[in-house]
Amino acid sequence: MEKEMEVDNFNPNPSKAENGKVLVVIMVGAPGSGKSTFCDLVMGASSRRWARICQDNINKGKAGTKAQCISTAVVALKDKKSVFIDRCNLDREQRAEFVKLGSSEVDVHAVVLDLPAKLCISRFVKRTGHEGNLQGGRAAAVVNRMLQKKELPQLSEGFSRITICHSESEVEDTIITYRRLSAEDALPSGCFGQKTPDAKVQVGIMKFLKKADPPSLGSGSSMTQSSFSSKSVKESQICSEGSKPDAFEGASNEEHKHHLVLESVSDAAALTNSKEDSSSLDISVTLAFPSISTADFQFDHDKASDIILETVEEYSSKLKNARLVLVDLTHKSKILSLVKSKAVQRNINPEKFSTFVGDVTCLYSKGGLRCNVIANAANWRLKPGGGGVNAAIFSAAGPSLEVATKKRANSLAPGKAVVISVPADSPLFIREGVTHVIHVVGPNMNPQRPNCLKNDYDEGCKILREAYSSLFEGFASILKRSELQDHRGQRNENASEQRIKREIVHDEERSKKNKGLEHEVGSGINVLGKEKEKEKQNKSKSASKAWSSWAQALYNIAMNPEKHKSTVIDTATDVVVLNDAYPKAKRHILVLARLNGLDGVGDVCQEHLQLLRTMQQVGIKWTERFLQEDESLIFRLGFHSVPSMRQLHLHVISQDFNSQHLKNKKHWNSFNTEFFRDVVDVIEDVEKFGKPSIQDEGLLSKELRCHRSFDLNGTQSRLSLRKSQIVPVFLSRDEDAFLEKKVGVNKDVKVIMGSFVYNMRLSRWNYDKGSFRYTLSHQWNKLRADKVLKLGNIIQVVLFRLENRINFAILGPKCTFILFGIRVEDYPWY
DNA sequence: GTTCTAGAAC
DNA sequence: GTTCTAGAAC
Repeated sequence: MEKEMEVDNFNPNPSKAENGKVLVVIMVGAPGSGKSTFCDLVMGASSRRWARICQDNINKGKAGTKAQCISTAVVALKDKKSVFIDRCNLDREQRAEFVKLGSSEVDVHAVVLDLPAKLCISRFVKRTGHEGNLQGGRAAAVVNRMLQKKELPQLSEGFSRITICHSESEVEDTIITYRRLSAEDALPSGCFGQKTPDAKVQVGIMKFLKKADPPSLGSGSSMTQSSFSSKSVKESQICSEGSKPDAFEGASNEEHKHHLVLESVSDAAALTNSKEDSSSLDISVTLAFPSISTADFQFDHDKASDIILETVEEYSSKLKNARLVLVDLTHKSKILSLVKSKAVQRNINPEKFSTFVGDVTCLYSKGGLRCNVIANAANWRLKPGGGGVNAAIFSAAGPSLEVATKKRANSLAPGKAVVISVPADSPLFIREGVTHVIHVVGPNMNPQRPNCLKNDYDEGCKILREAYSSLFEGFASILKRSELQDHRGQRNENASEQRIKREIVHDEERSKKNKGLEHEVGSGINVLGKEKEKEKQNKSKSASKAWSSWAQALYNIAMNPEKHKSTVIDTATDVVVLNDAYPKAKRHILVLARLNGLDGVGDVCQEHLQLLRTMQQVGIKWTERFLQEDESLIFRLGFHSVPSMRQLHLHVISQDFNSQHLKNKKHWNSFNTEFFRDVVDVIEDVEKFGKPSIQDEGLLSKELRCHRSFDLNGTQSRLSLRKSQIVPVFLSRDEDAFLEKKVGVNKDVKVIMGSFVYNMRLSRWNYDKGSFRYTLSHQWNKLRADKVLKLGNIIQVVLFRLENRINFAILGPKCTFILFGIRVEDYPWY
């Protein structure tokens, strides 16, 4: 169907083309962004002679090389044809050789299809007959991975014109632009990429962004028409600047990503504001916030709207380069219209404050509004769920926000706010460009919810005012620290974690359960300070022997093994071995260090290296013994980051986790998150850095996650599958009901993992506190998944959610396939 | 009503 | 470390 090179000769008089310049149009976009469609649509109605050069099929219909693309392009250009370079071209290096095709007769353009990743993924997956033939999860992985490499083209690379499309309507506009380009026409040079005014962009926000000419659009239906008129094309494309500053040249991908985020805001400011802003920082930052307390907490709207405007007025003078946007979901929003009309009455500067209708979790991807910071109407526990904005934000942000939040605070009182740096892996950051979430808790007037003020509006108004003040103070603190610039260089996980720790907390409330380890309040405690404090605390803990009596049991055994002959199974000079009193798996023993004063892995340093190696060797010796009895077992050897019991002890535990003593989330997570530090890693850390890295207890309350699942990249977790391996799977009640009904227990199923199918037996063997654990015992034969899928016996595909992962169950007359392990946020249709 | 979590006691 | 319980969340 697709030819090596597609040429359309719509122009009956090709000689005309020789008068104008030919073009090399380099398409830039992820798989599924619509590059080929773009080319087809332009070529299908253009009077110019075009060639589409597509690496996917350049080699006699098969994927070819970059060199083949270039030589084909050279031939086409000699023939005075303009060419589309239809490949991803996401980074500068990929584009460089095609840019070189430019000359005095050949202009080089870039067309960037910068559409939401979700859209690309879903198109990519739905595309039939694509060479890669990728499964959903793999497609998501591929697209996401490629997008991470994205570097926006710059004029300095050698382009005479760059057009960036952020939405489908912008793509349509650009198609029209290129369609209308006859052989003798030329398009203006420059970088074009400001948001197109389409129906999704509201008039209010266009004014807010100081866009001179807000489109007079009706409801959605008129959008297509207006955006298809050539007039709107020209008007909508606003040249941002002739050339980009070179500050980002050679910068990392992360920097580029961030550059993108900032760009549109500063461009928007530059549009009409250049005089005022030229002297100040040209970074404008936007905070989007929902109305606090007026939804579920039933706070009076009239009173709330006054408070919003009062605090906005108060802070807008303090927030120099920043904008505030009140967001609500619908045009019908009472609070939004109240605030809107009162803002006009109060003559509030619309450049500083505006209202916006949209979902606060996808302001950029769906509403075209770039917001660096969003506020969350949180609950006092700072937990996901509960519905409304809170549920939406946590869900959109993915689990990492919850972890990051947990690290900062366990609870928040009404009227207070806490600033959280959005982790770099969160879709909120990647997709929406949101760098911070500020949780804020407002007063509650709803008797169905905790801390109800029972209509006490004196107190209520006070707290609501305080809540907005805390929110704006938090926002101000972000601005003050130039945090946004910080992000450019530091967007890796460690840095973001460190930043989280550095950030200001506004009267954050710490739970007391942290054993006094983390009682710092207020702001400005840096990482070092905190670590030192922690160290000190740990030391004082050991020095003052602050361990409870029950926590001393292992210490007592280590000091006097001869007194505990019934429990000790092995003794050496440096170590003692015993069965764990509450084994969490078929085999679970402890290798105890006998050295006095070495309480936990946090106390380990270089001088203990030999001891660690001894502990490891003894552990391995025991696993070998266990394996002789049961070769299906798999072991991990490691330490709990924060042990409950005194005296360094190495867990040697089989990975079946088949035990009546494994009863709760903490148990599971203590062995199946980073909280569990493998002894090999601990030794390596000590060798390299002098001490091991320790993880936070916050990991223990993370959601349950199957330790056998595959990660996004399709790579298997660290342990390989072995014969008859047991795979625990955690299911909610609904999912359990689903499996019970659709599959049944003690049934043989085929489970797809990565690209392989495993025959497994599904059996339910334990239940506790809402979690059902199934085992999938692996039967040691695997088939290529694509082959099995071609058998044609699939009659139904069911999606179900398992913890934070999306799973397929493909139900056929003779078999059931279950594919698990696609992260919710990466799954385009869920 | 059921489920989940934090906190206290041991 | 475990067990128990109250109270909040759902």
